[in-house]
Amino acid sequence: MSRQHEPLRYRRRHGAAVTIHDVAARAGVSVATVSRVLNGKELVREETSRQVLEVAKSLRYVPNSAARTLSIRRSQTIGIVLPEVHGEFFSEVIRGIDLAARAAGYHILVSGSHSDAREMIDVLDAMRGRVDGLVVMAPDVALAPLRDQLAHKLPMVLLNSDDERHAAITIDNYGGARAMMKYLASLGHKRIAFIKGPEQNGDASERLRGYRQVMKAHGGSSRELEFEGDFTERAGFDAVQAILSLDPRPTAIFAANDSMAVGALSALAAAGIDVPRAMSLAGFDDIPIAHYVNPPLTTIGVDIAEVGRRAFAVLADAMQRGSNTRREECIGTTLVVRKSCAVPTSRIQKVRGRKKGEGS
Amino acid sequence: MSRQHEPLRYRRRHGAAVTIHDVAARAGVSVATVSRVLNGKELVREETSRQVLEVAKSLRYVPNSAARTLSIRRSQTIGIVLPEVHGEFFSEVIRGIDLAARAAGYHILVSGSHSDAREMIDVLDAMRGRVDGLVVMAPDVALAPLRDQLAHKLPMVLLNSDDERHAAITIDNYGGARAMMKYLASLGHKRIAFIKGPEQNGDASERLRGYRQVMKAHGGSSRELEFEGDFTERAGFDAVQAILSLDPRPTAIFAANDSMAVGALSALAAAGIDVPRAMSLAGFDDIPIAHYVNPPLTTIGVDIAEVGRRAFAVLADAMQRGSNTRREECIGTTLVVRKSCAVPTSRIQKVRGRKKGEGS
DNA sequence: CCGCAAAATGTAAACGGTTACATTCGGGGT
DNA sequence: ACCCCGAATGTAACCGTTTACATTTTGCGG
Repeated sequence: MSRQHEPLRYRRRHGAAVTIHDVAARAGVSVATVSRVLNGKELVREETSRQVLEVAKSLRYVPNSAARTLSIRRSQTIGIVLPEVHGEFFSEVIRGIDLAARAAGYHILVSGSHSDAREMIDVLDAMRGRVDGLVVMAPDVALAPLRDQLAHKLPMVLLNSDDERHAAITIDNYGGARAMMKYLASLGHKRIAFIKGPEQNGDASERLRGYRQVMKAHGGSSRELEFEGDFTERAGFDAVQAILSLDPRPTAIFAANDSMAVGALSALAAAGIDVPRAMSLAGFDDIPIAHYVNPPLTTIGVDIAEVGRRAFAVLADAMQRGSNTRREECIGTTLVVRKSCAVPTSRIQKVRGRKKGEGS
Repeated sequence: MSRQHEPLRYRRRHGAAVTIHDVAARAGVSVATVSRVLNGKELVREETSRQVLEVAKSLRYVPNSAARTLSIRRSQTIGIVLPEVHGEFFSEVIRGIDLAARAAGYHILVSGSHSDAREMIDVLDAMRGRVDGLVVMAPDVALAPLRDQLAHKLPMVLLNSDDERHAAITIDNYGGARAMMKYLASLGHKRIAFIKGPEQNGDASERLRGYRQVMKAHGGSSRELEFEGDFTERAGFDAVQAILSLDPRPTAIFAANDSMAVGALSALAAAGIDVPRAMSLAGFDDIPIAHYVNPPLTTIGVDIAEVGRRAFAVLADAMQRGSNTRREECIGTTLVVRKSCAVPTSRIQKVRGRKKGEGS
């Protein structure tokens, strides 16, 4: 038996942090009382409470959260897992969640840069016991393996992915794309080229769907106006080359995201084509740069911080109920009109002509 | 005595996660052995080890990190505290730290948006017991109270702030500013206006120091070329109004950061002044937008992710030694030449004149 | 002054790991 | 057969809280 080493309990080692026992001893009460005072829920005599609080403050006592977590099986922390932690989008999402989470007394444990599913699962597992819930944004390919491998049944909300078993927050890509298309149509555009996003990307396919829906509604549903793209500037640049060689040249280009629109803009400038006079151009996302390019880009804005906020709200609800229910929330978009779209030239002439005729 | 409620130990409640005890029981060994196998440091018979591993895997056992943290008094997590989690800069820093941290098996606990010192201290306290070390970027005003209030002696590294008691990672603002000034001087500029940053901001004052140093070296050290600013676009815009009213008009403007340079650019464009022909313009930071404005901005680039990486490296060292020593690391900068600076017109004439003279 | 319920406080068993020390096991050496 | 030794494994204390239940105090009616 190991009874020969003297009990270390209550003996403060040098440099060690002050514990609830220290406070209890100094205040002349039991640890239970201290705990009760600090958590404030139970009945404690006014005077005892005051005294304990005083001692705690003078000792600069801060409860050890690992112990607390272990004991109550709640960490007051949520995990955020993203494929990347890079760029405006993710930073905004994190900010949105952070704000909401801190207001509710939660901390956030962030992990980014996960290329494959395996890595992602490792991170998720490593979060076990550290977090009470998860906000996950999985690259689409990683989602399927995730479902099965997940060891824990933690409350979880998905961003921009869909799933039958969890809550999801998505962006209204379809509605946004339609809104932009309707705007372009209202200006008088009929031949509108579309630069697509990556094949398997969910956002991309919804935006494409919106484009097609409006094109079809206006009678011009051919696929020859759709061009490949992968959300990079380069892709936008390249797509323009192909678009310009079309014979009845389109009067407008709608890129599935702003980065490609920016790339397209350079290509257009290089080809000496005036935007918006000779060609209208639209993007999607309203990244900060959209504001600065010349001309400023007309695009679809998404309140990204709101995505984060809502994600937390839904997660908070799931954590409270301790269950994961399928549920989808869709964040709306706004049409941001700047200077890159105008009435097509052919139309201007027509309109002028008619007016002249009417006037004379 | 509370001996009448039957011992719950080892009884699995529905839905509860599998613990080390479950693994031990199933593998027919003690918890100590399981722990040894999993942590791999001590001697365990090959066969026992294999068997434990097998059971652990089949049970999908994942150790509870709160328990582990409590026991070994290390969380394998570092805290990151920033004044904001907004924008390219912070997201890059986080990314840099995250990458380095994960490679070393650490998690990151992030907290942003702390306007005042009080709030910051609360967060820092709340991290007690959750993290093994801290990377802190404090708004300058908050730094002093921080020093005294800090209850814990956690290893900590400061970003862009200085302190006698902790390690700090700073950006070579002075060197960067000098490099830009020398570049402008080499183009032939003598009257160079400077748009300053916020008074108490450390980065800002170092940049100003670099500006002054070069101005003095070239003989023109008057303060009439320095203008107030606060790092916002608005400030850059406003400063230009004042600059343009100067009588011998400056031939170049050096803004203490890119945002102000961008603001200045709009003002210049509005005033019909051609950049760079009639006025050269330079910034500092190389934010992504710098690349997109027209003309693209010549600026000083900072490898921000590197700041994060180095911060982690220094912190890792401090955590290993368990001590906080003053130590400063400076991250270098690069001159990024784009299109917003050119030889001043007066000089072009002179040069042409001389060349003509020589030629004839 | 007693008895008793309610209120306040104390005791110690969890929470799920790690690890110092104890114990057992399995050969060699004599 | 016995002793000794190192390797492998087991036992239980400990990390710092929370909290069920036990115990003590308090206030009050009789």
